[in-house]
Amino acid sequence: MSNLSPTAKIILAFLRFRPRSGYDIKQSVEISTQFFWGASFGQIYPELRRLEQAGLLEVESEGRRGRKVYRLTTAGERELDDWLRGDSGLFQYRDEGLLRLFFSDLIDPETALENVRRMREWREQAVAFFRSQLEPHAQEDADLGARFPLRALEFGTAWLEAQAAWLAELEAELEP
Amino acid sequence: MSNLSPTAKIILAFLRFRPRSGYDIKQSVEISTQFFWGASFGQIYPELRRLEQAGLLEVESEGRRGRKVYRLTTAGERELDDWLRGDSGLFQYRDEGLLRLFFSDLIDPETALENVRRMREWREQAVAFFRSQLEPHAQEDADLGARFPLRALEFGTAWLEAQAAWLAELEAELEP
DNA sequence: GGAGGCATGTAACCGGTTACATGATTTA
DNA sequence: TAAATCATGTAACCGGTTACATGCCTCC
Repeated sequence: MSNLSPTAKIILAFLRFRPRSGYDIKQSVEISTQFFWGASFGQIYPELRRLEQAGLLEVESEGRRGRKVYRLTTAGERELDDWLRGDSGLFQYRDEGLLRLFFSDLIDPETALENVRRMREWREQAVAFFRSQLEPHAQEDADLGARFPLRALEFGTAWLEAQAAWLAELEAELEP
Repeated sequence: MSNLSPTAKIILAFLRFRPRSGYDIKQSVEISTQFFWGASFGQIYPELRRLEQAGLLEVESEGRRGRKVYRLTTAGERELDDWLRGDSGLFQYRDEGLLRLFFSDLIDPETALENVRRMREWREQAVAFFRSQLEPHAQEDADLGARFPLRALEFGTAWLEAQAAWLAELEAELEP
């Protein structure tokens, strides 16, 4: 039964929409899921070979510059479907700013405030990046009938804004 | 200059409040930072030895059952302070439910809705866990004068609640 | 005396980033 | 023709979890 690696999941899913090369997959990740599900070349290329070996992918065509375009096999589609219908829910969150906040009783109030300010600014910048860089692509998908990428993006902006708002309140509280 | 490993940061910081054994540190992590900064025995014990070797820690006492209680040295305090005043801000977020949401155009609406429902429920359970299991300890810290652990916890509950609320809205939109 | 919690520690493995290596093709 | 971009791939290393091994101490 489907025991796909994290990178395999995103590879199969992106290929389901249309055939892609490893390079294409990396780009797709970067303009969409990077924030909550990344994938580097060091993961993608070996994984593509493994998935091909396992019969879940096949090479559709080999183009110039060594470009290899992969597509799903029937077995690959089945595996993807199993995962999409599954209930595995890996959730990881690591936040160094928050760790510093947690220990801010150990430092002077000004430094603590500075940290909170940086946390808020980082979130505001992320939201701005989402809107300017990611939203156009998500909107394009939506126009083509795939609405969930835009929803996922809205989820991301909504909670980062919620974090930013909370941090702004804390700033006000901490200000001298 | 301070180039502490992720686990070193949390070890030094917890030791700053009071000396602890590796076992103690693990417990402290579990009732407080686990959600955004975990540490397993497999990380803690080797790291304690490395930090001792590097002169940032020293063994305060060896008790029964092989218990070794560590405390910070002056050098350790300095390193901790450097980190607390620094601006490094590692931020990692991985969310398999969100990935499935992103690709939900590939599945039937009922399955997609089921996934959203699970995402919301998971967050509600996490918030309930925070309130019942973590808040008492954070409140205790606050009573002893350390207010930031409670603030960090409130930050966590606030944004998980924001996510849950957003997901509830999406559920309403997706319901047939 | 047995169960359960205390306590340290190691080994195997996994997943990830980064840097490096290589070279083809396009564009200025 | 030089620079930028396309494109694949490997190696080194890091950080993390999990499972395992060991044994003491306390309490019932």
